[in-house]
Amino acid sequence: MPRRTREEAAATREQLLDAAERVFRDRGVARTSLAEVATEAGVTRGAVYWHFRDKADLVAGMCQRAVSPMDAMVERAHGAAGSPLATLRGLCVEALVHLGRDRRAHAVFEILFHRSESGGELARASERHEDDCRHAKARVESLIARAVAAGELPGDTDCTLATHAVHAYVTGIMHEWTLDPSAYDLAVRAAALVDAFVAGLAACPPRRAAAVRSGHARARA
Amino acid sequence: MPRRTREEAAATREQLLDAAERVFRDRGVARTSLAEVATEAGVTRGAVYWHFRDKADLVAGMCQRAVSPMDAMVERAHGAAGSPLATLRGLCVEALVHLGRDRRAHAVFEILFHRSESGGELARASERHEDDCRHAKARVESLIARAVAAGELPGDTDCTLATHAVHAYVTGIMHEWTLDPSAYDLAVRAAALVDAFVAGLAACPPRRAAAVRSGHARARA
DNA sequence: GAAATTACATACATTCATGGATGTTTGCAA
DNA sequence: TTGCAAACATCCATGAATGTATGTAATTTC
Repeated sequence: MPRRTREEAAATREQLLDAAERVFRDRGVARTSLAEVATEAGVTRGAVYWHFRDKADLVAGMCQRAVSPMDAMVERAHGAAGSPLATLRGLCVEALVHLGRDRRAHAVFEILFHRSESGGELARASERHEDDCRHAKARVESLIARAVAAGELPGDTDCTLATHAVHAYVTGIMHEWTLDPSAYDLAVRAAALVDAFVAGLAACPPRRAAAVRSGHARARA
Repeated sequence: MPRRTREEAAATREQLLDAAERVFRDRGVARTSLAEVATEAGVTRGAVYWHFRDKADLVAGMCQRAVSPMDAMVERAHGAAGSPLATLRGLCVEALVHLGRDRRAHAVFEILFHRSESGGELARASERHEDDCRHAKARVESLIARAVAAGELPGDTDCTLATHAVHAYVTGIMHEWTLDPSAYDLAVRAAALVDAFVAGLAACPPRRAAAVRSGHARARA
């Protein structure tokens, strides 16, 4: 079948991304050839190499299509007014609920966490993903700083480390839940999971190292 | 060089595992051939195939050598007397400190998280690893249940979900820290990170699904 | 309505990892 | 001392994946 119309070409591109999600999730990125992706999509390798430069480009396209909704969440949270801590809580819950409900997000995050390796040929895709993560973390740190300024968190909260903690927790939940989605219903339990952590943040957050003007005894042994 | 003595053979086995750690971390598991591992270790592929059945067996050996100290921590914590919650806290901190200090643990966890994909040829290794994880989670759930029994956590705490939360948090910290170890000193900050979460667990843990009719008042401890 | 280009399919050359077979010393036991 | 097997090294055949080059029909564009 040579030369379809523009819309048909866009459709085959989507089919290729859909096929990539299925095959990569089932067999892993490195272990599956582009020929398998093509046959799964009902086309030949020619179509793959027409739409994507190589496997890394295909993976990048797959990621972008799945991650963009989450990026939008982060941006909305960053622009939101009201309690920063409540906004942060809502953002975390929203992201986890989305992962628990959206089939595409589920597949792609499973691939990113468990069925692919960064570096090597996927360097471009993984670096782009890490850039997105850094951007999201900067937004989260801004939220936490605003929470400190609003008195929702202690004044000597270490905002950077708290950001790492939040990100690690949400990422860890995604990482582990995609490993066994049958363990619990993520969309239902997301709020409870996030609330436990936010309560801990508010009650006992990591503090900035007060090494400067402390007359206190050092915590060393 | 044929036929070394027993101890020399054991030494080359260790050299192979060391080389695997370096090469897999630098280039990823799937993208590196066993020939690269061999030359990195100063031997040929013959030695690799003598000591290990295939790449999956090599990875499994590498994992076992690095994970066994953490397994020992879990077992010690499981057998410990005293406050269950304090024991859990100590276990999490100890594991993170170990990751932050031990070079081998650092390399292998970086490989497991970011430089390998489960399934496929590494099915045996990854299944074994997941078995270990399940075992560790069972130990943690036992600790949390004891904390509930001791009154350190609310009576209607959902122990299973709390276990998932603890595991997700610790795993998430490992996952993210290995991505950028220069972000902070894990061994120094581990206690603060864990304390924030344990405080949240104690203050606002996930509760067992109250399975009540809607419109009813919230349950409490 | 021709020309130019798109959207693929097909064929091909090259590279490269794998695993098994085989060779070759040497440590160790009888 | 012989004999066997351990501990590798070397060689080879196979297959598979990649990227490119080319073919081709339909579709825009002018």
